[in-house]
Amino acid sequence: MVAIVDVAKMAKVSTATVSRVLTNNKNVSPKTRAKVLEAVNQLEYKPNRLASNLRKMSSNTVMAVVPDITNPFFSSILQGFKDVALANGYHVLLGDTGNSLEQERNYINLVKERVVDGLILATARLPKEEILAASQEIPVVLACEYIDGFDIPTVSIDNVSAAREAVEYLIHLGHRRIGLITGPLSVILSRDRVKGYYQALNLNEIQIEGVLIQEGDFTVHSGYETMLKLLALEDPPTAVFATNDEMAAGAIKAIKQKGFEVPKDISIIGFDDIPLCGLIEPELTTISQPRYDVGYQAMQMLLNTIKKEELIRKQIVLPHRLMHRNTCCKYNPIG
Amino acid sequence: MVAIVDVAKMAKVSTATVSRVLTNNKNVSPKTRAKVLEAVNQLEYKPNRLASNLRKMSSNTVMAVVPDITNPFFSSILQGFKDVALANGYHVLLGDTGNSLEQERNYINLVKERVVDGLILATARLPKEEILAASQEIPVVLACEYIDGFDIPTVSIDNVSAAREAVEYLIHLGHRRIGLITGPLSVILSRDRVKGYYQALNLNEIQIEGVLIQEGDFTVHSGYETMLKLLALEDPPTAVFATNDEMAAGAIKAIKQKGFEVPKDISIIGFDDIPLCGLIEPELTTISQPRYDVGYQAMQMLLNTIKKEELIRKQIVLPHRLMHRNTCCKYNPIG
DNA sequence: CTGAAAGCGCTTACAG
DNA sequence: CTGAAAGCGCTTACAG
Repeated sequence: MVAIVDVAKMAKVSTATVSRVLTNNKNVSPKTRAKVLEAVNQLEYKPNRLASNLRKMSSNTVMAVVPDITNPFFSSILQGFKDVALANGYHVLLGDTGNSLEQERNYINLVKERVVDGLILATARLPKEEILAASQEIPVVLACEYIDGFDIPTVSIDNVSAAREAVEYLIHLGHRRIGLITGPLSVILSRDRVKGYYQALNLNEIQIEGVLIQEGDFTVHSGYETMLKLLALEDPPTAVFATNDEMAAGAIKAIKQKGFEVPKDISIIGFDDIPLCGLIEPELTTISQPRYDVGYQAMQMLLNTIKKEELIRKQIVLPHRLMHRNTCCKYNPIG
Repeated sequence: MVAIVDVAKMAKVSTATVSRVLTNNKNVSPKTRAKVLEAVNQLEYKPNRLASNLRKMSSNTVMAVVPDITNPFFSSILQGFKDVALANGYHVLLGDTGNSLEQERNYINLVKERVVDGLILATARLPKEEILAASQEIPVVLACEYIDGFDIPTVSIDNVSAAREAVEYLIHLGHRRIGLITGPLSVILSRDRVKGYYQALNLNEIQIEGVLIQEGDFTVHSGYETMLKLLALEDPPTAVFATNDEMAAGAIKAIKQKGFEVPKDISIIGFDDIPLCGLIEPELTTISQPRYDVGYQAMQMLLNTIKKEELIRKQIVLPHRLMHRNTCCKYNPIG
């Protein structure tokens, strides 16, 4: 292994000077710089990051914690993370928690060992206190999630409004019995979407019925199962809002299997706008959320915080959009 | 920041002893160990990985290079990587190349800076020489891909046989005009699947027709576009083998849009068996490949190589399986 | 079983 | 603009 001393010797300068050239420190004469670069090329010298990391007390690495990278929603966010990190010379460690609290905790604890300079949480199910504690040790940014009452930088959409919009759309189509298939209520973003559902019904003076509200876990299968339950009701809903696209796809499967048609018999609206939406039949009407941008801006914020730059805004809310496709239609009382 | 010297002082031992306790070195008396552990707890000491990395000349990190994590096929492989790495105390750096050769090269060059201890390539489009060069500096394992004529450890399925099987299945259903929608021919695994297609036709004495072979790029859209081309032929195929599921989904979309039915008019078979297969209509018949296992075993191999353990087998071929669903049926000459 | 000491390969205040 | 020197916080041969 060729080290910085070898370069220094060959170029007949000190290691300090070699280091200055390589870190683009301005205080080097063009002549010396050329000599050093020549030696670097000759020896094919690559600085040892392990050493510079220790010296700078920084790993040049951030960790992205997601609940499941197999989920296209999160893999897009990750891509946003990655592009920004790469452009800034940072690496990203993959922190897939597999929806496990324990693993989430393990990842967060890495901050104490200095294996990462910062943390992006696209899942934050641990108690507030633990996350807050981490954020006091190193920069933390939340993506999609947020924590009530704390000042941790956050990038997300307005889940309450987005959900309300989805449900009001169904109401405007004439539906009054509207089912809700929600994600795990342990996740704040699920609770927000339920809130939006409540708001829409209240605004339109529709009675809220507990039996129309089913909790899934964001998987296709849970959408399928909960939809079967809704269909088994004496008076089933004529429209259903599923708080992510996978559950919506599962719901559609259940509806078809029971011999009903979407949207003729039951309208469905999803959430996220993953690529799947355009591939199932009928194509899924949904709320589109700027996944990649959420990741992109969250990483931007994190790197700014790491570089100790003042953040202009600590909370960023990105726009969502209703994507009209083919799973919603007017309520038809004849049915 | 509390460092190892603080612990040493409190426990009234040397830093060497503290280090021995924390690295589970056997040569410490139970009494000393207890004293040290007590101090560690008291001070909430966490070792600084940056320092131990430098000392051990190891980052405890491996890099996983994939062409696109947004692709469910690769995100599953990544999950296999991650589970094994985590279980062995390693971290995994995300290396998404976005299908770019340049980015692939950038990631591979990280080995020279010691930011990672090993490399798993789930995409290897660079010239053999560059990959071989990397593998001479640190452990490299190929997942899915392989490199002809070199002895780099590899985990994959037998793509030639799998493709041959897919096409022979269509032939046994009576099809003789069989289209092929292949992935980029710059990728060895695409070429292997084409080889399997050739073998199946040759074995059954069916003439190979260039016009039935279309090159896509593994995206839904390319499947859609190439299928339109096949449909525009004077004598279109009665069955099509798409070398991944996304392209198959795109092909089905094109077929339906042109007013034909799958499988009545045209049979389709895909490759990979991603979750999408069960969600489109009709459900996609495909070749299932053990994605997670490929990742799992590849990481196992990599870590063994890093630990300098002798590998029993350097090339692992995992089984594939034909998944019967609803997109293939008997050739119907009247149809 | 334990400690004193060297050293991993950088970077950065400090002095000139 | 450049160099000598210290030091980041560990781990590990070496000696006892």
